[in-house]
Amino acid sequence: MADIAKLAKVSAITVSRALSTPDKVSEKARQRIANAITKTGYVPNRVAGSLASNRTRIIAAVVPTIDNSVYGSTLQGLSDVLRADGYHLMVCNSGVDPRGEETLLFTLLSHRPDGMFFHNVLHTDKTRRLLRAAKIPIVEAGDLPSRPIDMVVAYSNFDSAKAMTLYLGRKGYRRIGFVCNDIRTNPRARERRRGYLAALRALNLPQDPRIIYQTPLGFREGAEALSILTRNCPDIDAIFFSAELWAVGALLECQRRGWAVPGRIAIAGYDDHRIAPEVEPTLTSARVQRMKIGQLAAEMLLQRIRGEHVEHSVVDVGYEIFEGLSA
Amino acid sequence: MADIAKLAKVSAITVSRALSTPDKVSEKARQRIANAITKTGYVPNRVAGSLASNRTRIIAAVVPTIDNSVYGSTLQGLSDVLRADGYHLMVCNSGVDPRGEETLLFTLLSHRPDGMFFHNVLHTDKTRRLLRAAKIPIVEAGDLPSRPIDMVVAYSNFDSAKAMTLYLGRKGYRRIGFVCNDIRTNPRARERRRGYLAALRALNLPQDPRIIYQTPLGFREGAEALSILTRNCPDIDAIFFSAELWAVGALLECQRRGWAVPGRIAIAGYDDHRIAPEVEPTLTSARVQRMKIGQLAAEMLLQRIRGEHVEHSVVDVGYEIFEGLSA
DNA sequence: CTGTTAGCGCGTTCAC
DNA sequence: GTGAACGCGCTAACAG
Repeated sequence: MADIAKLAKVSAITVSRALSTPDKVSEKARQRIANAITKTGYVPNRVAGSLASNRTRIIAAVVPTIDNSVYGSTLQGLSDVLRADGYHLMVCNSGVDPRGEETLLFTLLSHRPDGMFFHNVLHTDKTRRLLRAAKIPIVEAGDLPSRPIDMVVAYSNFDSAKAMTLYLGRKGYRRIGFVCNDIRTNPRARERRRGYLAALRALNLPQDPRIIYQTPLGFREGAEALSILTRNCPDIDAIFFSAELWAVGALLECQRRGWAVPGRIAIAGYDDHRIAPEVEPTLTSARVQRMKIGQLAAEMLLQRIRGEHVEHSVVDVGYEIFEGLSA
Repeated sequence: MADIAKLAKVSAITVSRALSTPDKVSEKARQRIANAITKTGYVPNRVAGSLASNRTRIIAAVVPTIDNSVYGSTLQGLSDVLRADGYHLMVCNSGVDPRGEETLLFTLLSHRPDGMFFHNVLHTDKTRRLLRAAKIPIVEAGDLPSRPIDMVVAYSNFDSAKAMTLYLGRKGYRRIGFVCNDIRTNPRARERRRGYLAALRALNLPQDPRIIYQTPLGFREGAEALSILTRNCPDIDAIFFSAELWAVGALLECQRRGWAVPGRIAIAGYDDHRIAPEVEPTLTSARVQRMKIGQLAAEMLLQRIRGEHVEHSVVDVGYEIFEGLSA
């Protein structure tokens, strides 16, 4: 930078200003500086800048896995909005080990991000303490946490699952099955199951363990769940699959069996990002706008970084019950 | 850090060593330092460390889009290997605008990453100059570039597409259609199309523009392509979709129509990450190990950062023709 | 609009 | 095994 300053016959600070706040530098100086920069191929050193200004222009994001289009959409939303403001995304997956999360967070914070995003309802107490001490804006997503650390952009897994189940009840289905992830390890599955059960109570329907099923994510698993639930309880008339893949897998299985959907059995899903819109019949499902979660989170982080007041620090992006033809 | 030093009754430099090279510090000092750190909740400042040591422990990765499970897998592979060595990933999508890439690169380099990964065959001359001047290890992926900047971990889009087409020819198909991305903006699509055409020549089959089709990625687009190609040329007996989504979309469309696959028409794909394994019939496709690309790239970057010699700086991870039941 | 001064919090280098 | 001095490249704060 000293070189640039010398070449442009100004001081270092003027070069600095020309780069970050160009309108505070005279036209001519800016011109000479720009020339010097292109001539020398100078690339500013943001590490030094960050140390001096105490701002890195980095946002750290922690998602369960990077390799999953649901989180991919959210990351894309984050990245798009952040980049427009000159911020970049440092991405990590949390994995399953909760001890790992603390070490991870420690090294992440050592990079002094200006803000953080978590697609997790966290967190050990130590994690919470670290985050509080960091004094940076934080957005949690994934569910509406009971005890938010800071800001939240989420949707209610409970409400959406309850609404989907109520919808099935209103449509006249009386034996409604439910499929979700392992509730011991997946808090979102837990919430969706709670929503399902609450709806059953509201509908005055009995809760039947033979048609409540936990299984890993996958098409095949959806087809299997369909087999098992219909065998366990032959008069089952609807199944709410709390993820897109299962629902589509089950639909395909129905096609193979020649079962009419919803004639023989009604099928409802959760999320319909990529595959659901393409199947026949169109999937009735609880939709969540994943990319919007990322965009909103980024906007809120940027507002807080700029020192602006954030009107609503807990945002519910909600859900939509898409009324397809499958239920 | 000064606080820690005072608390542990050592100098700052000893604290620094205890953190980065613990074996160069006496057991007792290390113990006192560790205590002081947990007591105060100190988190080291890697920004300052980076400025002093000229190493950030950041790797920057540029992929076409984050929101795509294919690149997601590669990013996951990168992230996994890097994190084991204390490195983190800064992720960007390049978008379509080539001018945008230069600005992006400029700001990325200003963060002084210790290495870079591109899932692109790049690059304007200015881009190449910037990268060369940065003097950091670089891995390109996505295709085997004719003029590598530095290291490469890739697969040949040409070879794999040619092999897939030849496989279809060997299976007896004679009117083989082809679907790819816009060849003006997507170099990988260009290469795959070249491979397809080369195979047709080798098979002595005519090249028929009515059954070569470009379309954006998506299930629906795959179904549409199936409609269009079969309408354009009713005796078409196979289609090679050069991406998973199209192939699966077309399979689903065949199911809707009650067409036997491969009885009425054979279908082949490219990649089969998430969806293809679940469809019926199993998808014949050209498989590329996306996660491995990320892992290898990370290992090569780390080796070079450590100053080690990298045996093979251009690695071809190859492809596999998976012989499913759809063709 | 521009410049001067004084750090930011570490790691390198060299000495002990 | 430990420490002192110095500087990494930039920007905040203040002055002009």
